Amino acid sequence: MAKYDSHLDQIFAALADPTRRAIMDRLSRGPATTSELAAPHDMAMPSLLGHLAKLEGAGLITSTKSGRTRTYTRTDAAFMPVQNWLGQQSDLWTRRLDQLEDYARQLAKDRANGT
Amino acid sequence: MAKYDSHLDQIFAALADPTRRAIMDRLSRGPATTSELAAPHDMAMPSLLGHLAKLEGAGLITSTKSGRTRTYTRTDAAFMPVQNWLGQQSDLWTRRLDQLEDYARQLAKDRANGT
DNA sequence: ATCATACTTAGCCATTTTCCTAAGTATTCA
DNA sequence: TGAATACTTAGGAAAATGGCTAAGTATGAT
Repeated sequence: MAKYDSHLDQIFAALADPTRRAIMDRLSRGPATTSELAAPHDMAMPSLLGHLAKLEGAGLITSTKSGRTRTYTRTDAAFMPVQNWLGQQSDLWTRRLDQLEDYARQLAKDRANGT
Repeated sequence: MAKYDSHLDQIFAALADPTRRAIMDRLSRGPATTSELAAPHDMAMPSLLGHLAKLEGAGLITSTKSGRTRTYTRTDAAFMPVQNWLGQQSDLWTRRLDQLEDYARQLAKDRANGT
């Protein structure tokens, strides 16, 4: 039933799990091996491997094997499809910029008032 | 086995389905009744209702019933949790601004060189 | 050559998801 | 009142998901 944007399906599904978000979290601070990624999670290796496979399938991470260890890296611009969808949805970028602008304006006003 | 059901889990899971994203799409252009939302989808009513329930459960939409029709509306700032998570993940905003800056710098350089 | 390490593969099981049909409730219309 | 409309509820089948154990493969260390 994946009508046409199955890539978005995969990305959102991949991110819908706390273990997998924790892995993305870890990888956003640099590459790591399978064991390093597994360590914080009280989970059998094959289970964790399944999560890694899902993230890789969604294009959020990539891996290369060197010797007997496999190293995972966050894909560049991994979340762009999500950002784009969110942008189309609600013009969130604009909205957020507007909010920043409002906030800056308020700060300026406060400073002028010496508050 | 959802360890602890976070709001983000629900939101991402809700968005991992094309039918539900299409519904969000429709609602981003204004409120609609159950039937109006169902119309474009070749799907039995109970199935579509399930999707709506999931979106509502994730806090992305709300509904009110008047007479025998129920009207759905997009929640304000529905995607903020997602946007926040993405921001923490990779400082995407910063990164995107940096890219823009790099691009602008390159343009300026090219212009200086008359290329 | 042997053994430990670091994954991998295979297969099973419980739960959740996503769809369905059939039947029920509440409003509105004639 | 009776019929049509607009959901709702109940329940069930097929497939996907997320976990496990057990056993296998490739590489590095001794």
